[in-house]
Amino acid sequence: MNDQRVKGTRDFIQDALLRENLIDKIKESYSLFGFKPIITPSIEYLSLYKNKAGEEIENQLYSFEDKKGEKLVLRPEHTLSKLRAVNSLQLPKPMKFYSIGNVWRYEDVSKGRYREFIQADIDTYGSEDPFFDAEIIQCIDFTLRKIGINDYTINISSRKIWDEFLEKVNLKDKEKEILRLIDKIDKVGEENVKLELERMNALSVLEFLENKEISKDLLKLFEHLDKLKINYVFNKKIVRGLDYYDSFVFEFISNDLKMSIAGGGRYDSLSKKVFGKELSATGGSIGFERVFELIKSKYKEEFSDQVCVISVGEDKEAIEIANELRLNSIRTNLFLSETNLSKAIDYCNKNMIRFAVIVGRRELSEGTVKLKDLKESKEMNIKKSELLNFLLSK
RNA sequence: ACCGCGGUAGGUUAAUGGUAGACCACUAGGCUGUGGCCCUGGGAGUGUGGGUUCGAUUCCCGCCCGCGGUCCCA
Repeated sequence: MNDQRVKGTRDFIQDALLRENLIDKIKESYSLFGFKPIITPSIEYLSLYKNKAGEEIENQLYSFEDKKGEKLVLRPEHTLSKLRAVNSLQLPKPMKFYSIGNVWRYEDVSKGRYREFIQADIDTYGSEDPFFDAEIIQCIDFTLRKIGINDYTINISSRKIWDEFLEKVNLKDKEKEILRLIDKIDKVGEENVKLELERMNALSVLEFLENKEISKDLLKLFEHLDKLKINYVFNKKIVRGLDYYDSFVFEFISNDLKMSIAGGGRYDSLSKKVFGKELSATGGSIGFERVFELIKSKYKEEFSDQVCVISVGEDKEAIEIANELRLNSIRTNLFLSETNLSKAIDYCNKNMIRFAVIVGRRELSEGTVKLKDLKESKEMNIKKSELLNFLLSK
């Protein structure tokens, strides 16, 4: 009864190492582009999000009152926390930060959608130069390739195109609704969307979709992407659900999942709207959970480089050897003589530990220990003094 | 949020309105000299609360969790 997990949360045991490795790789890759870590609180005032998105937003947040009666939320994203933190900084522009951590949303749960999940963002603040927009895309492209994902299409569009168009045809007041429909075209089919648009008296939207003319803000971005040798497609149907984007937007769509695995865009007016201070910003994030699922299906457990020292009646010596290995950063397990040898070796097998070092009288009398390589199914006697260097070289 | 389906040890599953059983895994010993073994034991389960019943894991209802779909998705 008390052993049930909260809806939409998960325990990671078998997958924990793989997740940690993935996070490390993403951080490393973001760092290679000059992004620095920023860590912001997991809890924020509810009003922060209400200012940004209105009263209804509370339904989608994990909100609660603290003991003082203060209305708080578990952060549903990193964007606003980062923006607040960065707003007051006096650092050389542009300021480039990454953040990887848990976020929470009180939403319906289904396959691939959880209430607690990881978001991995990069953002560049304080510059309107489209080069930095291109850099965001380049960095995400680089990172995905680095973690072994390369079967996707980069789709790019701009909210400005739609703003200008809808202004021109007097549909600005229905912008939210229209963009939502555009976003759904590939999912529900053009016919269904057409019916809806007809009802709204907005059929001109479909004609506009056909028109491939590129706006000025995108032209500059595309030039940079070409220089960086990034492949992309211009796709007006990409609008992103978020209303805070106000310029270019992008999505990386996985070719086999047919789903978005990364996305982002420019949001120059958000800071002014929420904090009353001008700060241009552009950013993107990798959908960690989807990427994780993609990686996981390819992943096979292999022998780790761990070592297991097994004593056969020579505990004192075995302890010394194990400690020496640990001091040299070799990950080492230790079994003393109470565990019989075949069980200790079985343990190594089941835990994919590659090397077993058997410390017994026979070997010690010759100044050696026995080294078993469980992966290669080989064993050899090796001088105690050479053991460390041998293992370090593996 | 709504509709549909489901839930038996850690995992896979069997059975029944009347004693919940198996395999894998775990654990102890056999076992102080060698591999995904072997032998003998052991712990551990009907998601949860209520109802019907002499008796419910089985039938009924609420809730929880999961899966699929619709809505939504910063």
